[in-house]
Amino acid sequence: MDSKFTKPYDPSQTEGRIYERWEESGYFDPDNLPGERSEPFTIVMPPPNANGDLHAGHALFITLEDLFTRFRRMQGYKALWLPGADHAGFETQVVYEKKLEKEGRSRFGMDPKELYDEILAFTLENKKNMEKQVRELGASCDWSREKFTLDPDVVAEVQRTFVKMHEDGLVYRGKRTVNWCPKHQTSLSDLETVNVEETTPFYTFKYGPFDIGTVRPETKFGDKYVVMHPDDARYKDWKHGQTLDVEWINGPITATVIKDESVDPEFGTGVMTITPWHSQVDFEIAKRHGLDMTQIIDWRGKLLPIAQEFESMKIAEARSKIVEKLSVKGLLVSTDEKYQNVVKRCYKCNTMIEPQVKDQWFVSMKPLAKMALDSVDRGEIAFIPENQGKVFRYWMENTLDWNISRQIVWGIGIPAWFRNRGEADEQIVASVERPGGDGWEKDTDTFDTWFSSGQWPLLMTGYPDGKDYATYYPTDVMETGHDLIFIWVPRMIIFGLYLGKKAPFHSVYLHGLVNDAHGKKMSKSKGNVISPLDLTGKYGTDALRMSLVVGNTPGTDLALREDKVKGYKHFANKLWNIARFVLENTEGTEAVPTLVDADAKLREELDALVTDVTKDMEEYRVYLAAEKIYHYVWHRLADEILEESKPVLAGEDAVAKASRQTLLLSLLTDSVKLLHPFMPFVTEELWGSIPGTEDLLMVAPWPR
RNA sequence: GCGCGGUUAGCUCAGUUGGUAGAGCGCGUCAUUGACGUUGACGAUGUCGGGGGUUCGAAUCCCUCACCGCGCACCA
Repeated sequence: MDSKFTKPYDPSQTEGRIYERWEESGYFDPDNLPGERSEPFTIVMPPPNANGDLHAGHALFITLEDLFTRFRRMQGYKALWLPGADHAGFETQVVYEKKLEKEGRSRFGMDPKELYDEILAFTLENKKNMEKQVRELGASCDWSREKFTLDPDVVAEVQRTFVKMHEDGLVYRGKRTVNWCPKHQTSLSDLETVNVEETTPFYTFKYGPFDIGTVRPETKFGDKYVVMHPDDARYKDWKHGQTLDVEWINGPITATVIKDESVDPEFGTGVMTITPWHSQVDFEIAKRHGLDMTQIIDWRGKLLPIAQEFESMKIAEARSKIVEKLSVKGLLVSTDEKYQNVVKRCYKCNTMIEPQVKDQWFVSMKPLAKMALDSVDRGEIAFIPENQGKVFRYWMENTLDWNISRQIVWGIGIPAWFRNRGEADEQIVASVERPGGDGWEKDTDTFDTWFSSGQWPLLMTGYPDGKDYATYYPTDVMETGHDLIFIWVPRMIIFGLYLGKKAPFHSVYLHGLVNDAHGKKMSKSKGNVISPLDLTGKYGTDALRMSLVVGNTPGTDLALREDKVKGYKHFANKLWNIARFVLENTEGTEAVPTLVDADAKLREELDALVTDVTKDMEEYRVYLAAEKIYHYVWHRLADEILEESKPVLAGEDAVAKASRQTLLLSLLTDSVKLLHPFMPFVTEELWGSIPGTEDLLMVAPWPR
């Protein structure tokens, strides 16, 4: 009998040691796994951002992916879980800018190379921290195949993809409205902005014979087009293209009448003026009619010289002054103070987004989205839960072209070159190498981080000619948060189909958010953030893992309660004591070849559970599988079978006793196996004490 | 505005193809020096959000309403 059983189970004395044994065994690498294995099982880890500590959401995905992997490894697959780390472009740059701010520094004015190197050092330091924490959670991923999104081979491949897409006409340079964050000095995708409903005064001004409404008087300096619906009877006497002189903010101007169907006659007076440079809708109208576009607000959010006396003023300051001036001129008709308006803000700093027209690189999404939809229609990708497929579909059917340029240094450089930039004879070349001839200037923009992470399943498996690519691509399951269903998942599918000619995974498992004990979203400002590492320190990693899995259906948010974690710590100890009892009572005994009838029945009962649970695992109902095993072990094996075994073990009937001893040892062995994917540490520790076991539990065959 | 969820025991949630309602925690009573007090046994609490329909039978399928949550959105 092992002396370790004298104390309650102590995770802190076990986990580090066990993880080292796993790592030293080499079994995280499928090439080293024992036995004949032909069928691969592959998961690509969503690369955590290398810019801070792991949070509860990371703990959830690591638990799920680890248990999928461990299950398949025990089933005899060439199980491979590929870890990575994401430089997380804008996200990390924002984190780093905050750090600079605290030190009284700013990225503006810094040498780009110097800034890049500083962020790189910061990220690499965090990457080490992140990897350590992933290990602490028991992740059986193959560290020898780890990749970072800024590894040279990754960067090179991502850049090649851009050039290829440009050659195929799927990437274009376009002058378009972008979401500009005046604080961060970069454009953002729609997904990097938040729409906030606000109460903003709605002004109605006299514009010649018309009344026009606006919430943004500060953009109105350049408005020289007045637009109405072509069928609006009230304005039928005004002809498209007709001009008129109107008195405006800084004096008289000549306005032109434009008829456009996008104007809603029901809204306000049915007439509006447009500011194409600072509004997406207005831009579209201007483009349709070939109208002039003038920039009114600069990149810092201040008014340009066109505003005359208001030049250099910040928007917030200028707005009321402009209204005042128009009011004095008798041009203010009315003010609705209670107007509900949706305002776009930067998702990181909450600064009001200023639409600006800018030359950027765009991906043509229509043909790519169609490819993705067709693949899903052919049944090549299953969504778990199924309803997430609807969300995916909605998104793919309504996708807009994707702006992939970011004006930040922290990222993969866009391989494009300009000659005579900004001139009439501007030349642009997409190429990794500098084009021949003089005067080429490199694009200083970097890719949106999703441009590289979208290619992650390909890059991780060594696309296009790495040694693993043929074996491990396409992968089996992509497990990630349901909040990424339209941010990341579609991009991986698109790149997978476009470059790899196959959908990058067969299934998408989408977990919900991990919320606090009352189901409220965790946030630093609310102070309800639960750190997974605090919990594992207190109750053990196995306990945290169980509490994240049991009853946690995919797609549904989870309330993480400390008492639940505590409950599974008790369970780990229960298992510990079950093992202790069984091992004490079977020490030195030989297994008998046949069980007495009563024992055979108990053995069959567990066999039935194995069948049931295996099916659940294969169909990703791990939340049910975990609960069933838990129930069996505690309330059937311990409460009933062990209790009724006591008289048998103490009794005179040697045949019954030997049969029961054989039974108990086999029930324990299989219970420990079944629990291993969920509670890898305590089960591996027990495995070493069960007689007749060889090698590590992590490679023991799954019971049948 | 559009979309997606949810509504089941005091709390947090399961309930896979329709077959007499479940778990954990909490609560109550009792037991136990036991493999384990990080224990065990027993127990109480539910018109499964409202209404309608399909069915021999509905928490489960269909329709509808209400409320809560989340996401998306270029109405000036």
